[in-house]
Amino acid sequence: MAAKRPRLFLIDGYSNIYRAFHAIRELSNSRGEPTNAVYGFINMLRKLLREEEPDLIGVAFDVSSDTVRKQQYAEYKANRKPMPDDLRAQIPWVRQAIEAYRIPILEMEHYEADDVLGTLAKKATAEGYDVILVSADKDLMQLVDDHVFLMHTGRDKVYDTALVEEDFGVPPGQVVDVLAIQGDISDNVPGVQGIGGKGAIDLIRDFGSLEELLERTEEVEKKSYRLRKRYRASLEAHREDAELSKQLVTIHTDLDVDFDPEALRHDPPDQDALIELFRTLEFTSLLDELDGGVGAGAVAVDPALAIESANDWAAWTASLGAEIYVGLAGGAPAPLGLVIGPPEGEVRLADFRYEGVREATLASLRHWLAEADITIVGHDLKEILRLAGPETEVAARLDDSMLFSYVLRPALRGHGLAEVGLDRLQYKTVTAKEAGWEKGLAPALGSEGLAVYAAERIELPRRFTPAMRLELADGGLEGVYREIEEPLLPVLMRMEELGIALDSAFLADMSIDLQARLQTLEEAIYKLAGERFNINSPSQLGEIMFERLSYPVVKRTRKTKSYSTDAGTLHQLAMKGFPLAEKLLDYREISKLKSTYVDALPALVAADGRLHTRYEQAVAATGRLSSVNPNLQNIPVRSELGRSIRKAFVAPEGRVLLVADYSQIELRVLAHIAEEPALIAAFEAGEDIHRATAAVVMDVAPELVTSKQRRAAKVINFGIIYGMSAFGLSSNLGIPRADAQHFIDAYLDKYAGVKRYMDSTLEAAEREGKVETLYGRVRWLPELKAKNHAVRENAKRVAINARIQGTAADLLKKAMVAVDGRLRHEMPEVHLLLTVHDELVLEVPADQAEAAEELVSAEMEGVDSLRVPLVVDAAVGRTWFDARA
DNA sequence: TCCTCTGTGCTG
DNA sequence: TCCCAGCACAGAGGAC
Repeated sequence: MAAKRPRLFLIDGYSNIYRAFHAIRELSNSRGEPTNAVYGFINMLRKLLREEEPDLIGVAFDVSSDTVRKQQYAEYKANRKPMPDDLRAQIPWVRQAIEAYRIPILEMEHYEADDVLGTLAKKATAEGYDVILVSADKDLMQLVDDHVFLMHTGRDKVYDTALVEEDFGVPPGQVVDVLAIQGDISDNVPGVQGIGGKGAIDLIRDFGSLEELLERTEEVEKKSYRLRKRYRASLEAHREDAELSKQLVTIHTDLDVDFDPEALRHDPPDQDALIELFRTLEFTSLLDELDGGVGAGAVAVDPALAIESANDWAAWTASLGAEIYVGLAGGAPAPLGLVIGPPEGEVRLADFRYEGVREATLASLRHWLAEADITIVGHDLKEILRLAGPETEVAARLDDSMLFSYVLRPALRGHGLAEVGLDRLQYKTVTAKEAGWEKGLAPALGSEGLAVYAAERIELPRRFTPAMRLELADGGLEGVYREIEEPLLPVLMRMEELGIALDSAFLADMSIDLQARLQTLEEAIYKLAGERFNINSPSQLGEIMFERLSYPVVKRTRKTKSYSTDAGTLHQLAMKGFPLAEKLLDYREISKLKSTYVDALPALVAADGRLHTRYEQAVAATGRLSSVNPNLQNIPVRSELGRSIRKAFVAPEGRVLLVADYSQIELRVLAHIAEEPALIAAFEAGEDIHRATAAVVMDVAPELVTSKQRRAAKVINFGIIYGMSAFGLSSNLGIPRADAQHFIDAYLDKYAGVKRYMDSTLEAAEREGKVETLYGRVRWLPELKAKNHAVRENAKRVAINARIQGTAADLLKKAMVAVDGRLRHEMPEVHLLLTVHDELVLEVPADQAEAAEELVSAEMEGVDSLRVPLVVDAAVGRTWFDARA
């Protein structure tokens, strides 16, 4: 075999910058400056340096738009849209980054980067190098040969001649001929009008080259192309365009550029320059790595060892210290094993498929969890606790890197191991499929894929947990984690495991009833429409109403501008006397209830006859919990029919459900934070808060407030919490905008504390780039500095809302911990089942209902002492429907 | 057959 | 220019 040739990597600068800009949706530093393109570019560079270890490397840029091609053909690239401002602003940073990495920049007056790349590639291969072009531009495929390759950064693909032919349709030598015919709209390369990419490939495959094709156009008609007549005519009419196009798309390989290996050598990065740049850009994860500390370089994953006997297991666990990293190998329904390791060194997989390993492992796990001086570290520890079982006593410290990430950056897209690995280490985890999980089948014992998957569960938390602990301390977020999220972990696990009993027979009866009603409505709708169609399809429905029946168009949908058919629209049409709209409203309501609840819920009942939702503790950016599979936080309550679904949520024989909810928690939080005397007084007096608001704002005696006025005040009260504008208020109340503005002005005039709260919250948010809840939970808001007005205004509303909603969420979480703690000691037969943002649902032995109600109310109301009393309404019933105050 | 996007609607 | 925070459904259309 021939000696391995040294490798030169030539990076197409702008191609990669554009790709990064479009691939990464939004990213900005706290000053609101966009940083997505430079982030993507830097990661591309890092990955390349790390994985490929190039011998030589350079980045090529176009110098100016006054190129040789432009001189040849003035229209060249005349169609190009100017670079977006958000991208242009990042170019200097990209150059700084390249310089800091000490990678040479290649530029040549009047020629494009492609030509510089082409010339250097040719010269370097002649000197014995292999050349890898790094670009997302398929035009560069023409340069590929035995020693020149094209690396498509986004697709993780390296093209050789065979792959070019496979993907593009012709070998590299004929790429320019195809491009010449095809043309390029964005570069204004004319090509041959009337022939597209597919036709161009067919023609070149048959004729070999553009010249040959133009020579023998008459033969085109004899071949079996679908459009052979048109092709011949097009070719003859656009002969000159084709020839010009070929010149334009052909990359020059004969520039006066020297290939100087010395000049293309890269030195070790300039650490100081990188630190400064990353600080400016606020790439904290990259900064962490520079210290040479955690996460420096690639994440090397040691193959995990399977445990083959319980004896071996005992010896291994005995060697572990006070800090134990754990991870789950595979998830539901039955995990395949547990991965365990110390903070450094050997990681092992306890593979439950071996005899006795599961029992031995769980015994150790329960033992560790019971020890107060042990710290269990891992990602998504709720799943580890679940494995240990609902009876497990948790005394150990729980350092959950998923929750660390959530507390530090709550608005991140997701906090799973894959997302956090990518966010903090730019590490891409293996997929379950890559690890060997196929169609529910577990990977083979001791397989390589399984080893990598298992090791990642610990190796990644090992890399990012220490940095997160520091960040938590620096950011003053330890309290939120230690006092709220950590103690909540086992509480949530037990709630999920216990579930709530569902009366499936009740729902089955209801389903039959609803089905009959739907059938009747369907027939009526078809009759009114004059034809049968899919009522559930908004597009078909829109066509029927607004085209066939010519109903007036009320509004259009946001994204696709199609006819809107939502409930608001249907209501308006119904009021104007269109009978179909009325029927559709009924149909929609019943159809929604049936598909989402009545039919869906029984299918999710477990073998124990109960519904087990999962509470997501790291999803909602405000600090709230969310509920999935099924979502038990959106069970209908507002409509009569919908509310009856709650009759299916029951307590078993001899037990009852206890429902306790905070009264007006968010307005009380507002009153407290804003220190608003008028609101505080109303709450202290136990008044109806919306009525009181109406009286104050509209200047009437409380007892004279009409129901209409009260309703308006209620909308304003909620609007304040949401940071609502006069526009939103007017559309919500159906009143003119000036009147809405008048209401808001009057409100803020009478409630001056609320006005001060809004102003000071925004002022601090803009200054610090974040808002905080009463208990220190943060929400970062870089969008407050966005150039786009709508984005900025939205961020302001988020800022106002996050403090209130977030504080309310903190209160409920604290209350859950307190309630659960007391119940476990004092009333062990009473259990928390559900939580719905301001409400707790518990299951209680019937004879303990009164005592439980007292305990729960007391703990909830006493969770903190605010400037207003916290009031809890509690009630007991056999079903969730019955348990209302 | 699967996946993603869109419109819609349920909750606090 | 339609107000905060979520989740899930059905349809539609494209990728495989």
